[in-house]
Amino acid sequence: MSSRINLDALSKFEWLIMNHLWVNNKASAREVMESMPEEAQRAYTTIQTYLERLVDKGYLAKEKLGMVNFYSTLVPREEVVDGATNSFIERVFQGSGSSLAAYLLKNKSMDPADLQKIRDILEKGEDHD
Amino acid sequence: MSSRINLDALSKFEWLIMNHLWVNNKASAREVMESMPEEAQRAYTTIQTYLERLVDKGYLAKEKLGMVNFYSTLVPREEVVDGATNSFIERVFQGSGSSLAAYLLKNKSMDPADLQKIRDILEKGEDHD
DNA sequence: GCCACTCTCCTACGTTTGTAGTAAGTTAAT
DNA sequence: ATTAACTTACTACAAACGTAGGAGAGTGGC
Repeated sequence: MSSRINLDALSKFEWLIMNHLWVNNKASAREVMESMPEEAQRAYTTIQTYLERLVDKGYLAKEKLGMVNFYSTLVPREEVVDGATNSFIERVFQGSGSSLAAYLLKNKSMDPADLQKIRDILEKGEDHD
Repeated sequence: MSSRINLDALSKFEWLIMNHLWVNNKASAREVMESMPEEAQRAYTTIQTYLERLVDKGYLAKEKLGMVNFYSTLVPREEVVDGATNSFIERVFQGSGSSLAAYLLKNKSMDPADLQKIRDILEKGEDHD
């Protein structure tokens, strides 16, 4: 547990940005902007604003190289995913992770490979990549 | 698909309220208020505000009996859970429901009964309670 | 030297969310 | 009738979120 600032919830757009940064660590606003999918195209300064807010929230570090700011993640993705998942389970599935798991298996169709992966996890109790 | 208004996302508190209404359909503001868990105690008028907003958003119907308003759900829980889950999977697990399922099985400990239920779903492909 | 770019920093503004106060009407009890 | 308790309808206000414009500084040509 790393008791950062708050690690509350990220908004949809913030997730888009963070997801990019977790993969391509250290990116400029322009790079982030260009990585955004079609439906998420926004003004350059809008991206800047999101980035700044993520810095304020403690999710990103900002480093100026020359005249340009580069951003990189400060919080590991796993940690944020975990927090978000717990919070989601709490509100939507009354705190029962197994309900969510059951729900997914029943309602979200998965291809055989995925199903096999899941069976493996169940059998080996804990491991695989 | 019932193309209601928007069925976007509910906030944490809105979920608490809706969860109560989905179980105890038709409840007054006071009843909803009293059903809130310790940490979610709020002023009576705060509950009223949430309820009104949920009516505006199309999630609840309001019916006045005598002097008191009673609220009841307009959207089935499954539908909202589904929307919220899809949206969550989209942002956090890049659209892969199976990733989320795998994540849950690996990281959220479940008791044997839950695990068995999940195995059953996997085996029978679709059924159980 | 000046122009066109491109950045950063700062400001702004509408909407949604969280939270609640207040005025005015209803009712039960005295 | 008066009042205490409760309700609704309306208003409010701060923080967060979504979105972006403008001013001013650095730089690469020409």
